[in-house]
Amino acid sequence: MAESQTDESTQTAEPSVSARPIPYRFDPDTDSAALRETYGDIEDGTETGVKATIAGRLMLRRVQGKLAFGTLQDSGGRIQLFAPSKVTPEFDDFCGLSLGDWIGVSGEVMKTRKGELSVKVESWSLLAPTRRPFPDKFHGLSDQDMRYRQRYVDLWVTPESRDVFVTRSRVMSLTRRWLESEHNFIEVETPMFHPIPGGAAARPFTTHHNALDQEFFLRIAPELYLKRLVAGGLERVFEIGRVFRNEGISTRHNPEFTMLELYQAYADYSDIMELVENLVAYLANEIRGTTKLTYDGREMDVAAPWRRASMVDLIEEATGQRVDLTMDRSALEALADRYGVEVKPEYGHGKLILEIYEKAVEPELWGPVFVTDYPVEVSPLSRQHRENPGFTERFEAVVAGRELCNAFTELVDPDDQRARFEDQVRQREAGDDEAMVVDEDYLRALEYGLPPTGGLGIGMDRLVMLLCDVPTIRDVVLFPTLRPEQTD
RNA sequence: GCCCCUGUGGCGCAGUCUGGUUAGCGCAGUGGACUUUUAAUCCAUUGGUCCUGGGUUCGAAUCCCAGCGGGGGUACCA
Repeated sequence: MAESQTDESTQTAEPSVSARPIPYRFDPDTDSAALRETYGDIEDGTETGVKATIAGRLMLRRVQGKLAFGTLQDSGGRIQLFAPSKVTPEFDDFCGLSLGDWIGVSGEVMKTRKGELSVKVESWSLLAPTRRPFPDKFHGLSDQDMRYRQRYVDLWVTPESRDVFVTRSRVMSLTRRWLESEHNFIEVETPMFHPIPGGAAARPFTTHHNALDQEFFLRIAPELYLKRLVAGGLERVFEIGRVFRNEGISTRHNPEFTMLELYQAYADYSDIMELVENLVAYLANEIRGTTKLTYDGREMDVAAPWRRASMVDLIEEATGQRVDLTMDRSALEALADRYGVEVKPEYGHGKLILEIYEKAVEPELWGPVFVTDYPVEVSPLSRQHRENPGFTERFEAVVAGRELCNAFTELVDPDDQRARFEDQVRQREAGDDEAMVVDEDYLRALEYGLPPTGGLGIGMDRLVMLLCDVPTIRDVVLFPTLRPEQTD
C-alpha cells in the first residue's frame, strides 16, 4: 500500500542535508571488519595515527552537544564514528543526518575511553540520503511479508538475513569449484524454454514466442538436455540453474528454485551416493566448520558414509511387513489403507509401495540416509535394478527429515525408455497431469548411444536451508514469489 | 482447496475477551539541553480512513457478516 504524498513529505530528511551534492564516486580503502581485525586490540583511549576511509549506512546516531557518535554499517558489520565539533566539518549537518543515510567518512582510527573502536570523522560526504524512514533501529522488521518484498531494507536491519545470503553465495561457489577442480565436471547451460516439458513430474509454466508463434514451457528440469550432452561426449557435466514448477507455495516450495543437476558417464548410482555424501560433508565443513549440524533443534552428522537402505527394507522396518511387486494386491492395499494412503485403481504395486513409504516411513526419517531402489512404475528415467526386477537403481537422500536430492543410474536403453514414456502417456491420459510426455529427440539421442551414466539432482535452496538452519525456503531466496503488491 | 492465527501513525507494540465518547506507549521525525556515547539521556512536540465494505447498537479499533492482504498447518508437491 503506497503512502500518501503528505506522509512522505513529513518524513523526509532535512532539506539542508538532502540537498547536498552527491559525489559520482567514493573511494573507501577498508571496511569495518578489516578495521576490527587490525585495530580491535588497541588500548582504550588511544589514537593510531592511521587514517581510514570507509562507507556505509548510518544506523545509529548519538548527538551530545559538541560531540556526536554514529554507528556506520557496511558489508563487514558495524563500526562507531567519533565526531567532535572541533574536528568534524559541517558538524551541524553531520548531526542532522538521517538514520539510513549512506555516507562516506575519512579520519583517524582510534578507540574511545570507553573502549569502542571508532573512526574520527575528519571529513565526510553524503553518498545517498534516505527519503524514507528506516524501521525501528532496535526491533527492525518483524512483518515477514515486508522483509521479503523490501529485501533492500531487510538486508540492513536483519543481520541473519544478510548472513544467509552471503552463505548461499559461498555454497554455490564452493560447489562449483569442488565439482570442477576435484571431479573434473564442466558447467553447461541448457535451454530454459522447452518445447516439451520433461525430466520431472511437475506441472510447467507456459509461455509463447511471438516470431515462432510457438508455445514453450519453462523448464521443470534440465535433465534430458544434460543427458543429451553426455551422449554428445561431454562426459561430466553439471548445471546450476533455475527451474520452474507450477505448484503451490509453502515453506519448502518456491515456484522457481535452483537445482544442481549433474551427470557422470561410466558411473552408477553407488558412485553418485559417494559424491553426494562427500559434497554435503565438504560443504558442512567449509560453512559450519563441522559435519555435526543442528537443524530445527535436532542434531545430525552428515559425515560420510551415510546409511543406505532400500525402500522395501525401510517399509519392513516401519511396518513389520515385507512388500514386493508380486504380492497379493489386496494385502498391499490393506497395508496402504492402514497408513491412510488414498488407493486409486490406476495405481500399480509400485506406486502403492511408494505411497506406503511416503506415509509410513518418510515422516519418521531424519537421516542422513540414502533411500534406494524405487519401483520402476514411479521412476520413468531410471535404469532397471541389476538384481531386483521391477525396481530401479534410484535413490533419494533424506537429511533433516527432508528430501534433499534425487538420483539414479540413468536409463540408457532407447527401447525401454520409449516404453516408459508410453506408460507415462497412459498415466497422463488416466488423469495424471504431471506425467511425462514422449520426447522423440531425446529417444533419438539414446539411439545414438548413451554410455552407462549416473545422474543427480539437488535442490540447492533446501541445501542452503539445511546448512543455515533456517525453517523456510523464503529465507534463502532473495525475492521469493509473492502475490503482487497492491499499489492502490 | 480446507483449517487455525493475524491486520492499530514510517517501524515495533498495547488496547479487542468484559463496546463508552480526547485510541495509548517506545523508536523514528521536528524544536530545545548536553564533549566519551553506544537501543545515549532529558524536556517539548507533529503525525492515525484502528485493512475494506456492510450490519447490530444511543455509541464500534472492540461484537456480527462478507471481502482483501499476511503468517502457519494440512492437502498437493519425486
